[in-house]
Amino acid sequence: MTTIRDVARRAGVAPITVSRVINDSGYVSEKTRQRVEEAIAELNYVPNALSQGLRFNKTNVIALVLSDVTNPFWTTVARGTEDASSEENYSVILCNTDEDVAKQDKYTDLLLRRQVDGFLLVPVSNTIDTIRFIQQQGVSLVVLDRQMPGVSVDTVRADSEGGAYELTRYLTELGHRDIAILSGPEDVSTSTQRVAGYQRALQHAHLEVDSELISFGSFYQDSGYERTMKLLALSRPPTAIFAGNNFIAIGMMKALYESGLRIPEDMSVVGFDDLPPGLLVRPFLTVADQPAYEMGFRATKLLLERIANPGKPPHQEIVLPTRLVIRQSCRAI
Amino acid sequence: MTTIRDVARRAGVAPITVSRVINDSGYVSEKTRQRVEEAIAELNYVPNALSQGLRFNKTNVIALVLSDVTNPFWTTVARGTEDASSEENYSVILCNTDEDVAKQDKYTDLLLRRQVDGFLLVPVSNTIDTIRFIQQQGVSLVVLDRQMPGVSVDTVRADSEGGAYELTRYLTELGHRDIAILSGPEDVSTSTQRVAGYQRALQHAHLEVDSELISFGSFYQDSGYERTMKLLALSRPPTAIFAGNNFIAIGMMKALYESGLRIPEDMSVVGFDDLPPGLLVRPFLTVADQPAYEMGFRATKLLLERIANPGKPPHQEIVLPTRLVIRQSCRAI
DNA sequence: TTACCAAATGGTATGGGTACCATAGCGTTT
DNA sequence: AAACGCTATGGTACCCATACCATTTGGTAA
Repeated sequence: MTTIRDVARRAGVAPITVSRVINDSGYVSEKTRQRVEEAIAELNYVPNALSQGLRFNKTNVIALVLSDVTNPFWTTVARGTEDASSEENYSVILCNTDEDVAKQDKYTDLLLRRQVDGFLLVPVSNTIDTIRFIQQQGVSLVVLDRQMPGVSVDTVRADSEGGAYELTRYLTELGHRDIAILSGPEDVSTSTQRVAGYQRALQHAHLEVDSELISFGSFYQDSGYERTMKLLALSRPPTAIFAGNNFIAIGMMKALYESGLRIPEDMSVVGFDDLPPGLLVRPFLTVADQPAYEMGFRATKLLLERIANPGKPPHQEIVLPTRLVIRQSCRAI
Repeated sequence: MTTIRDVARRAGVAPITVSRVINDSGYVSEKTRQRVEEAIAELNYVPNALSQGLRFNKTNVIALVLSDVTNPFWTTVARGTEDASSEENYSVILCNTDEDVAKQDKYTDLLLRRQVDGFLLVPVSNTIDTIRFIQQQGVSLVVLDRQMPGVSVDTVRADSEGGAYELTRYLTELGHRDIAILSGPEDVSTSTQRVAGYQRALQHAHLEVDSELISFGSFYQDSGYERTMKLLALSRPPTAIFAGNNFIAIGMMKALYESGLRIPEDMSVVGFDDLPPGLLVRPFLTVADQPAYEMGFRATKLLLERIANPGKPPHQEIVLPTRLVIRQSCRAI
């Protein structure tokens, strides 16, 4: 490998002078600068960011720890993160936890060793300890998507309660009285907040909350499929179903399709999270769209700001509004 | 920050002894080991991977440079990469080039500085120089998805020619004689190879190749949409269309839908790349499915092997077969 | 008892780059 | 001519962990 010393020897100067040229700091005469730059070009010298990182105590690397990039929602968040960080010459290390505490722990340790300058974390449920540990190590941290009660931490998330309220309100105004919700895991804030918004809308419409119509489960398709089948088997099935995320919505629609029920003629449906616009020929599902790209982008900008100014103003919680996108998946009753 | 010296002081030993405990190397008495481990726990010591990397000349980080994670094909590749590398305690830095040479150059430089142990690269078209530069810096490299003539380099890709042949063959056997292909950019190997497979199938069926039915363009939806519209405006439009990738297929289907043409009654269509199974309620498009996850996984394993054994056996080219998935988007003629 | 060896531990240099301080040349001010 | 300050450059120590060599202790073989 070519080092700064090789370049220095070739240019006939001291290593520190090469360093000055590279970083454009301090005094270097035009003649020397040229000689050094020639030497750099001739030797194809590439500065070693490890030793710079060691010296400066700064790596310009941040970690993005989320459940699964395969979900287009997270993909989009990841893209926002990448764009925001590359603007400031930061690199992103991507890690998938699959909602598994062990994986999250493993990655946290690995990333701390790597001296990442900051964490963007979508915490696995009930892992406040991880957050505390990162904070205690003095590494900047922004929590994404989920609210973590019990710790003071910067957070960027979407307004699950509000979005769910709007969606449900839309259904009640169409005349629906029996509305089911297929939410996510009970220990994830986004799940409970979506149920809370749903309940508030029902109350607003003076409808009773029927616990049979509320369910929690995983955020994956199978769960949407199975729970929809159960709903259809009820003595009095709902006239509308609210899917707690995009995957649940897919499972739900599959179940309806297989049961021979048409949307919206036989069942009105709405969902949280849009599916990526590129992927459907004809999007028809009415949804509360979360600004995924913006979420990634803003969380990253906030993180980089925290890294740049480690002085501790109070932690922020940025709640981004969702957007009600009305399409053709609901009918009036 | 807590360093190995702090731990050593606390445990009353020399730093090197702590190092031995951490890495489980050399002789350490049971008593000392315990004292050191206690000190580590008490101080929440986390070893600094930067200095280890500097010392060992190894970072356990690889780079994944692709065009855009937002495309589900690449998302899946990325997931394969992440899984394969985390198995061996490697981390992945993800970069999107958007097929832009300047971005690729910028990232290459940045990643070389960061002393990544290897590159997984989906090269922007006509950028052999980038590949040469990385190789010349002595960093392991595996090219993904695309064939780069003119350099000797490890490559993992899918069999575009073969997949295109199968798809086209399927259409000719259904009786189609006027088959159009909407390929990707002319300077990307996957595009030309798909056209080549298409042509071979036509020749096999003793059909003439009509250059009016062959087009190159971007891999994005708009391009698929526009070129489909042009095809429909021909005096003698095709009876079947072959979309060169998943996004082109979406654009194509949108154009057909807006033109009031039904699939497969009025137009038979096939595509390269499947859409992620999770994202469609009812997949109906007949496709040549590329093993995206496996591609990422195997390319990563190959890269890690190269990193572990820098001895240079001849470069490999691994060509993964595509899988013809027949659904309901074509009719016999 | 001496010689020798394994076990246990530590001192110092090293990896690549830079902060800090030192030095020297040269022009300007008084 | 002395004093000062700016420009230009270099020496040394340090960031953190570890390779290498050295040293000490205790035990076993001759």
